Order: sequence, then structure tokens, then C-alpha cells
Amino acid sequence: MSSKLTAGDLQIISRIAVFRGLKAETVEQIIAPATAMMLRPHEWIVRQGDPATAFFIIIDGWVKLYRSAPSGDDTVIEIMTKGESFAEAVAFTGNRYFSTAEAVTEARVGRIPADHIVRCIRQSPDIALAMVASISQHLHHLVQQVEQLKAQSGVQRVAEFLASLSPAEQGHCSVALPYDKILIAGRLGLTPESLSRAFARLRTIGVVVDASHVMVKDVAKLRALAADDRSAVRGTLRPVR
Amino acid sequence: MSSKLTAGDLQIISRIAVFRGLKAETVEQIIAPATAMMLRPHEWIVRQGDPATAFFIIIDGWVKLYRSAPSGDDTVIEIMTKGESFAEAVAFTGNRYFSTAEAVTEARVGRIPADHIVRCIRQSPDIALAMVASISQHLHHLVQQVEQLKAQSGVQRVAEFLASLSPAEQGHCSVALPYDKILIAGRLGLTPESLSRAFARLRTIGVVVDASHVMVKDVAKLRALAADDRSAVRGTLRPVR
DNA sequence: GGCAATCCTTGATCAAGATCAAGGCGGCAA
DNA sequence: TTGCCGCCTTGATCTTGATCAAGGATTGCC
Repeated sequence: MSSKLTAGDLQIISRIAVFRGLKAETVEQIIAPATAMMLRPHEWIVRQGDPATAFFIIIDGWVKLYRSAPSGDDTVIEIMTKGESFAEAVAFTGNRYFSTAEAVTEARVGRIPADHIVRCIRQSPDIALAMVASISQHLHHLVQQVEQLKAQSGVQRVAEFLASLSPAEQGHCSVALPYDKILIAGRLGLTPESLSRAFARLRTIGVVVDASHVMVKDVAKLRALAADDRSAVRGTLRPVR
Repeated sequence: MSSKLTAGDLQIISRIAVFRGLKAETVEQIIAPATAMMLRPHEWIVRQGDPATAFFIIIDGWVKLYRSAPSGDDTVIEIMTKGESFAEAVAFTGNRYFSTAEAVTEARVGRIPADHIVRCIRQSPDIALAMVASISQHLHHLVQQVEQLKAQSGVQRVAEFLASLSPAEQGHCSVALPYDKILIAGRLGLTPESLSRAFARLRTIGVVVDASHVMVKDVAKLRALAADDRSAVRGTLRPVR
């Protein structure tokens, strides 16, 4: 289940996110005691409520963070992939993980013990600043999610999601959905049925979804819709039967 | 507008949140260059998009964090009071504040320059750990908010909010709403009208709201409702006309 | 091939919450 | 005192999204 990191893993880890800006030797020192986890779909990495003893970097694959209510239903908090990290902050507090992390695809995840990092920080405090920067990203992302849930309709959230997949600011583009629609629906706080209908509505502004392929005629229009700019999509977006 | 911290301010600040667990002299060193801001209602502390150069500790009063969309409407992200801090993480990144912070009541807020803290951290890294712990709290709070918005109905969020005001786990209690209902509605992602109707529904399970006074007959029932435990409130909660 | 399971879509219906409109009430200033 | 304004509530209506139900498409397995 757990093994040493390969040279390739190190390459990936040191180039990304959490450790951006640190010297190569510092990064090496940090990840010295790291291990790699190989996961099959549905296997979990940590469980909500477990004492936090480490944080994680995704080397490959997709991972979802979700919370389970006593009533039984799960709420997706975040979906992450290669180069992203999670549970940094809580790992330093000794508290408990507040979400479950589960592999969505086959995945490879680096595990870094918190106590080791704490030692490293005492030795070179710059590490702390790098990690705070990474944590700040997570905060920003969550703040945006709260804003979206409170202020945007389902169709708008879908539009924003599609726009975020598109590399371009405007013009047309063709992208692939990164994971299945049930999961996308969860990410956006919708049921699969509602997501399906949202896609149907977006057809009226030139978005064609076929399985995991999405053709967007005009990305700018998508963004305008997400931003509530009614003039950009006036008269369109009728419900589709 | 900005002045020195009083001895009383120092008392409050050093006892709370961000600096918990640090030695008194360390705290003193950190807040040496801090200033106090006195604010009237509606005055802002920082603006969304401003470069982040400091973080803040609320000494007294209430402060709301909110984001403004290009379309004009505002989304409440968080409402905070005495002893709470904000913008810690982003202050270290040099990025821009991602919400506006505005006084809701008269308020007194301590401002701590980020560059100074960075120097302190290099000198004694324990500060970083204390701050990460505080940031972790913020993360947890946001995660909970996302969960609530995605998984709970408006009435449930209101129930949870009221339950959180009550010191007791169960039994009856009487509390005061901490700020006006428009703001409570914003915090919970509802319109004032919907909040009003949610309160009306809760009357059927023994919650009486009169102006800012709330009488709760059975806090346990509130919590059960928030947690989706239908058996606890079976047959009640009919819409009220 | 046939079968089952999963994913996705579509339709019909229902419930939740937003919106629009109106009115009560309390505080405050002239 | 009067009048105004902002907060709050209530009613009527509309929109959004959830739920329930059914069926098509794909995939994997025997």
C-alpha cells in the first residue's frame, strides 16, 4: 500500500504548489520521510475524524474530499488532482481531519508526516511561509465556493465550471470533462438530474455536451452568464423540453 | 482613525485565538507595531482586491467579511466578533485580500503588519505554528459552511445557527440574536423574507422569536432538526400561514 | 451473445426559496 | 407631534431545483 517515492515523484512534488519558491535541497529534506500511496478507485486516504498526523500531495489521479453527515448523505467539498495538496493546516494542529479523502480514479499520493515538517520549520522557517501560501489558496477556493453557492444559480455554477476548464478567455473551445457527471454535480451542489438539465439549457447559448466532450462556441458568453451579465445572454436560456 | 493599542487591548489580544499557546513575551513582541482602528458602522477595514499588508484582530464590536460581484450584489462570507482574527493567511502571501471587511457596529480592531510578523517568524518559528492553527480554524469553518449550503435546507441552517447561540446542549434556553436579521439572513444564504418564514416554522417546534429575543423550548430538538433527524420532529414543521 | 449494473437523460410532480408588493412598527429628526 | 425611514413580517406568485419514475446507452462479465 505504502512505498518509497520514486525519482519521478520527487520531480513532480518539488515543482509544485506547496513548496514553490523553496530551495531544492530544502524540499528534499522535507520529503525525505515521505511515502507514496497507490490507490484504487474508492480507496480512502484519510477518514474524517481521524487524528491528523500527516498531509498529502497528489502525484497522479483524482481525489475527492467529502464529509459524511450522521444522516448518511455525503457532501463533496473539493475535488483535486496532480500537483495539489490537502490537509496541510490541520496536520499541524494535531486535531482531526475534517473531511474524508478518497481516490476517485487510480491515484498516487505522497504522504508527509506532520511531526517531521514541524521539525523542519523550526530549522528553516521559510517552509512555514510557503505552506501558509498554499493554505491561503485553499481558503480562497473555499471562499469562492461559498460565494458561488450563495449568489449563483445552478446554471451559473455550471457555466463557471465549464469556463474554468477552458484555457482561453474567449472564443470557442473544446474540452473534456475531467470526471464523471455525478461527481461534477456533487462539486457544484446539484443533483445529477439538475446538472443534466443545466447542460441542456446551455445548449441554447452554444454549449454542446456529448458524453465527456464539451464544445463551447463562445467562452466569453459562458463567463458573462456566470457573472450574471444578463445582457450577454438576453432572451436565450429558455428551459428546454 | 488609527492609534496605539491600550493596555486593555493587549490583555484581550494576548489571551485569544491566534496567539494561544505562545509565551507572553513573544506575543508582546508580535504586537509591538500593532495599531488600533476605531470604526463606526459601515466603515471598512480592508477592501477586496487591496494588496494584503496586514492582518487583523477584533478587539470589540462586530465585523462582516463580504465579496462584491461585478453585478453589484454582495455575498456575506463571515461575521466575526471580539477575539477573532482575519486575513492571516493572505497577509503572508503578498496577494490581495479576497473579501472586504466592514464594521457592522462600532468596532475596535487591532492591525498587525505582515512584514513584521514574517520577521518574528524567522526568529521564533513557533509563531508560525500558532498562526497555522488559527488559519486551520478558518478553513474548518468554511468547510462547514460549504457543507451546510450544499446539504441543508434554509430552515435547517437557521436551526443550526440558533443552536450554536445556545450554550447548552439540550433543555430550554433564551438567547439574544447577535446582529440584525438582514445580516443573519445573509450569513445563512437566505433572503430576509425567507429567514422570517423559517422562524415562523420553527415556532411549531417551540422556538419563539420576538425582536432580538429568542426562546427555545428544547435545544436538542433544534439540533436534531439541523442534523436531518426527521424522527425528532415528526409531523411538525408544517408551513405556517 | 445475453445479462446486469451503472451512468445519464428526460418527464412529471413537488417543495423550497426568491421576488414583488404591501403594511405594521419603532426610532429619530424636524 | 408628525412624518419619514429602515427593519421586519406576511401574502401571492413565480422560478429553481429536488424527487420519483422510467428508459436508453454503455460497459463489463458470464
